Amino acid sequence: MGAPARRRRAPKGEGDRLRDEILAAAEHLLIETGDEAAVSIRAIADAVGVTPPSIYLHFADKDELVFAVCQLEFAELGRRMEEAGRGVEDPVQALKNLGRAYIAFGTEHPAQYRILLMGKRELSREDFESGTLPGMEAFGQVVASVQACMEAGAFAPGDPFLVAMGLWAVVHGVTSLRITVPGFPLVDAEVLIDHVLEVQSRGLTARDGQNE
Amino acid sequence: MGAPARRRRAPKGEGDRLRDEILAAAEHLLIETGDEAAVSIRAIADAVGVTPPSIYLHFADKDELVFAVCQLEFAELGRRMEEAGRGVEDPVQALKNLGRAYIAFGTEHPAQYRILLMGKRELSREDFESGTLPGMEAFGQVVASVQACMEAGAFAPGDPFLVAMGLWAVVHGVTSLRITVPGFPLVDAEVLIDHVLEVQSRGLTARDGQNE
DNA sequence: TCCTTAAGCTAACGGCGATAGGTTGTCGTT
DNA sequence: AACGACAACCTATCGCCGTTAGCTTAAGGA
Repeated sequence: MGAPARRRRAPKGEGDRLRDEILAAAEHLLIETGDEAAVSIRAIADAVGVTPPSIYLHFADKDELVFAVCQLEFAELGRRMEEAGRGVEDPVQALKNLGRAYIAFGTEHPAQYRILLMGKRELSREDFESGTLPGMEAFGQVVASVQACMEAGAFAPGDPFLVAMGLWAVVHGVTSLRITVPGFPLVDAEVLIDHVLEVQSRGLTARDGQNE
Repeated sequence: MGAPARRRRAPKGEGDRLRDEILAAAEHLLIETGDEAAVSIRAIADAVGVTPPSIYLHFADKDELVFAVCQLEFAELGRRMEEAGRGVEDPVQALKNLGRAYIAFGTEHPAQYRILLMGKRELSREDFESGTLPGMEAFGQVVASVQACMEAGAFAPGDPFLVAMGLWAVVHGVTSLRITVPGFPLVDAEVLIDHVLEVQSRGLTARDGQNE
């Protein structure tokens, strides 16, 4: 692998073509190696067949590039969750399916999950609220699903937003521990996931009090 | 700040004295800046008044150093949790207190929590089981506390280890989201924590079935 | 006094993200 | 067909990083 494989310069109006090639190369590198550290500006440039400074024609810095890559992949999270909940008539079961889909997706994309949801990138409050984070579109699904559970009388009445936030924390906890701690959990993952979701649904079930 | 402030060479038998100074300097840097990236070998060496290679007389590499720093601080987690649960006669309340203490500690030491529990450092399964991780001593407390809840009839019978694992995921989820997402949760943190712990305890309460 | 050896240093390597400023190919204009 | 402008990309370099090989110096016993 000595040949530099120089890339042909893009025609005049289509400088942005390089942008897509960069994103593709970075994504490939990230998935291949599973390590953000291996995705260096130099390695990306090399893969594309271009010199490092050219990257900066399209991205302000490395963080922006990596973030863009993860955003692209995370667009699928919303779809996966939507699919998981669609057509399930029992609202509680539908909600559980959302959680299962979330955990599965995160586990299947550990490097990206790490960068987006466990990284140093300071997620601004705006990102969080305005749905710049693709994951936050999915959060809306959870809120709606919780509300459906409450309206069906399956869950005790309460603030769906608060409940959804709690659920997010739970599935994120499972996902992120699975990513960080090898061999977590020491029991079968599916068993833990079933258990956790079951505890959540029992804890939220309409009974005596309400979910304040 | 021009003076290099050279450190005096340690007497013959006490070369390990430098080790402690390095750990102290690294800890100070980490807390001061809150950023692992700012804790460079060079910065540490500079703070101690020594040259970078001297660090390697006491630590194999940077990871080992940083890990050692975090371990030192995390030794307190066990104490804090122990203290939080001690003398509380209601076992469920005691368990909740453990969770609260965990979240509080993690939130107060974000940089360290990030490195130990959200970092790339591949926690070996041995670390996890043998309690090399100081946090795992704390995990034992949780298992015992869960068992107490079951024996008191407050929780449905089941596998305390599984239940404790689920609880860990929950408190870790809250902690790590608080660290990663600024302004999380969009509701008051205490409200969310109360909610989450309440849902857990309700979901685990002895009622019809058991916690399989 | 001298000699061993622990304790720490100097110099350097390769890799990183990023920037300043030059080159070259493409395209509309004449 | 020749030209000039500008987009697209490159060369050279800076300052940082972790890490290593090999040298120096001071401490302490003989």
